[in-house]
Amino acid sequence: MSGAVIKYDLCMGRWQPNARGRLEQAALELYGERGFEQTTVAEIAKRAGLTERTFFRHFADKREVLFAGGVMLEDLLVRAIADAPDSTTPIEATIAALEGAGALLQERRERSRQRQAVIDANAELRERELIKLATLASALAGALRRRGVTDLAASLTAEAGIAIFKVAFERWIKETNEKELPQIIRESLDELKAVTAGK
Amino acid sequence: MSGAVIKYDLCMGRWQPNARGRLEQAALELYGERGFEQTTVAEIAKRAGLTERTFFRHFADKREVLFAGGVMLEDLLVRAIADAPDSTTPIEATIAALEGAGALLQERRERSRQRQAVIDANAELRERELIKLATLASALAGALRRRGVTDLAASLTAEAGIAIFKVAFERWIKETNEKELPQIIRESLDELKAVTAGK
DNA sequence: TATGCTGATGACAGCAACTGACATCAGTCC
DNA sequence: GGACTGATGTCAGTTGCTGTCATCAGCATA
Repeated sequence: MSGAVIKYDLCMGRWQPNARGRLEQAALELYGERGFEQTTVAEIAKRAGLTERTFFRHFADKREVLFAGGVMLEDLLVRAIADAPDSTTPIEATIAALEGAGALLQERRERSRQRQAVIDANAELRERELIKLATLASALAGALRRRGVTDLAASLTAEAGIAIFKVAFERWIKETNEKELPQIIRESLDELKAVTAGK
Repeated sequence: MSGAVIKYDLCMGRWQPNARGRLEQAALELYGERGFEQTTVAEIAKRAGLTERTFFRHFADKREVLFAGGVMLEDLLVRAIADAPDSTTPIEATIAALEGAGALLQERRERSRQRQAVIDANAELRERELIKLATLASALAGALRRRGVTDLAASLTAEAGIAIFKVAFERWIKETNEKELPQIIRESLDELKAVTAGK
């Protein structure tokens, strides 16, 4: 489990490659082993064979190391919405994009569980997760506006989409059966439709 | 305003009353004057005539001083949902509760604007605001479940309600005309209904 | 080959957020 | 009057985070 401190290897350049990835790995391990607050940045850096100062060159703060990967997801969603056929309704384009992202996550179910367990165990990490989701909602709304959707409708559709994703993701993580994330997302949309229709 | 440090007054007990309120006031002023990050806790405490250590006895961290009042709002909303007639649908009970809260905020429009300007100017404060809203959503979902609403429907209704509130509040803060918050909330619900219906 | 630039890292000092431990002392209860 | 309580002060310490300067492999270019 890579508790070992990595040292220079004279054969390959001045430094070990992928410093950023090593920091991410070390942080996820340590946060999982002893908790977020009980882990110091110095310890993460040491396990990655680097110094504390270098950690903060790669990540803005101690939390960000768990969320830096989210940029890819945002790109994916925005592109999916942009590429949807013109005839697609805003809510349908949004949900289709989320189903696509859900399919990706479906392939890394165990890692998602591990990461989410770390996040759920700490209030500061939950805060960071929420702002990432809010940023995502903003990006989705922007993508919708670029399709000609009005401001209000774009914001509400994006927020509703994120709400659906949150609820669906939580159920997916919690459930023991093997229902797949994209399917849960679709079911959640149907439920939201029923609920807003006044039921 | 009130840059003066408050001193003991031999006529009235050992300490000035309402230490907590003085800290809240001093913090809002300083955050507004020079920004959240540029304000130290020691400065807030000094303006309130107290010490840094005492600040942390009243508030868990430097941000919480802006959000401690939110507990009242949560109580109000939960009670409103609990007290709604049995025949009221979940979404209607939720929106009615939010309209009630909106009416309260309507009376302090300027203070709301001031507070929101401080929050919007800082990412850490936005994080804290989001987790407060998420907590509120949880509380709403709980209140709905106690009315016999199923888990999934309760979560989605609560999340949708909060999404509506976020969007409506933002428009209310931003707009120069005098449209009232409860009305904007109602309009936003109608828009969400249109959007989820597939439009 | 020499020279200089760049980019990732280390080393170190320092600030400010937050915590734990103990002291102080007005008011209150018995 | 003596014990107790509760809000506050004081002080030392940990840790997240930043600024600054030094180091040095690799690369380009003369």
